[in-house]
Amino acid sequence: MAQSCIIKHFRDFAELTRREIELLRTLERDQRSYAAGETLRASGDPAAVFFTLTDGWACASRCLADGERQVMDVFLPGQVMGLREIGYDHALSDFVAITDIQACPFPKARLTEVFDSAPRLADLFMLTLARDQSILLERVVNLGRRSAEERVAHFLVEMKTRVAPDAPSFQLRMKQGVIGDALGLSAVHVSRTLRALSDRGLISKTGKTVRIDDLQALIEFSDFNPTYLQRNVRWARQSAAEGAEALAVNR
Amino acid sequence: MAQSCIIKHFRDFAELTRREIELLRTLERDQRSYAAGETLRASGDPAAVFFTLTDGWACASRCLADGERQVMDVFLPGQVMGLREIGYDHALSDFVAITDIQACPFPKARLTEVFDSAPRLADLFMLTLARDQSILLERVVNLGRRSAEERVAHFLVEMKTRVAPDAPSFQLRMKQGVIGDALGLSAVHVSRTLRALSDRGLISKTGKTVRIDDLQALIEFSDFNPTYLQRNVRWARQSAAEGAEALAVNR
DNA sequence: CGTGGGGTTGATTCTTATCAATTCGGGTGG
DNA sequence: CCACCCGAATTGATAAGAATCAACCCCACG
Repeated sequence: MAQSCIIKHFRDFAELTRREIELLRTLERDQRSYAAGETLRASGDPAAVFFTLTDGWACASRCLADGERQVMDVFLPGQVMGLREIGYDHALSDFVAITDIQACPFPKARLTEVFDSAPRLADLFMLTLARDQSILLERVVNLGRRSAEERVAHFLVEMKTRVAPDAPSFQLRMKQGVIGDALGLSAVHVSRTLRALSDRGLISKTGKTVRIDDLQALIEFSDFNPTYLQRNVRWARQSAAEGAEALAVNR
Repeated sequence: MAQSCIIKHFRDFAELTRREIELLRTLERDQRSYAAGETLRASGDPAAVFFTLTDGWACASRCLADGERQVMDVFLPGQVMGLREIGYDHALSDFVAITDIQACPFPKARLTEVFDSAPRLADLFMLTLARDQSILLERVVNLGRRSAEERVAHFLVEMKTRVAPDAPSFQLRMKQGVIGDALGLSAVHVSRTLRALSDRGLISKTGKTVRIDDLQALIEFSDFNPTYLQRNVRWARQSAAEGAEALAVNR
């Protein structure tokens, strides 16, 4: 099941033909384990491979000269890590395992092969790139113009939506220091802010599981716009392919 | 000359064949003028078109409930605005003219046609998307983990690199309020910070033209990594096309 | 039982926002 | 050519928000 991760993720964008599924599978052949905290690839390293994340949480981050760290992305299973470096020879960010993870490195060249055999998959990768960018965009707004409390609230709603869209609570599998690095806050202040949110009755927290007590209020408070995470994002060009390759597979 | 804008931009990524150039030209047919401050398209509007910017500066921004504004991108001539919304029906951000501009709206469908007639252009668009994402990434680091002075310094180096890579000074064609909105600072503090930088002897400023007095120091101070803006970013797949379509055009 | 890492809490400091007043500069009309 | 006007930039004073420093708690683990 871990093997089908990326496929499940891509189905958010379009139905896949049997052939496309086969091709995507080839990206997940070489599965490896990394321990929490381990760096898969550091910024500046040759960027010759991408990674498919099949289990656990990871992130993209950058360390600054003064030792500060900024987390740019939190990756969940099914996401491809490194796509944005497709045009660069060297990595622009570190990839670090947040929890223990399983990830599958695959060479850039393999992606090229895949694109050549199934051009529509190139479109789908483009869509994921666009979606990742939209998430990043939201992060920019978050960092630039929201208070600590709004930031944390927004982050919680985003994570809840991505991890457990239909459940009232979810596991936030990361240390508060990492949350701080993602939100541009100190670990201490993240702690305070979480408490403030729970004092307001918006969330409650036991260990790593966070319960959203009042989702609507949290959404309004953090000015969260659900659009940018919407699933089944689509694009005209898929229709062309749908006609041709008969074998559309349903979920 | 304004007509060749997007083409000049794409040549950063690869040589173009005559046919590809023709196709790109079709994206710049419908040129229009917008006055400084005008909104080309507001967030939430149907995202049925992209825009090619042929003259002047524009930006992507979002207004928050409390009236604050965050600028996510500054667009220069040659850039395509809206690519990241390719998978969405509605715009995620406002497009606003910073100066008086010339821009060419073109329907999403046209892009699809272009991709169908010249698949390699799809790859190039993917590359620009990846590059835009890298710029955005840098913005995240900027907002999350740098002081006001570092942010402004970083912004100045980025703009100088994009606008006038080889000259010592350049025109910063935007109000300080807009700079603040891009950097998550108040307009007042931008003013103070610019003064601080010039007190340090790193820059000097007369009207809208900024002179970088000590580029190296500014780069170090702001922890600027030139890689992410590198030109001639390339990707394996272009080589395939180079062989086939004989007519590569040189600059 | 100790040990150590993460989380919490309090006190203080620093950075940046906000508010308010003043200056600057470019464009307009007399 | 000058007086005026307006928006933008600057400067100062004050306040709010978050970082930092330091102590302590909690709990999982040996």
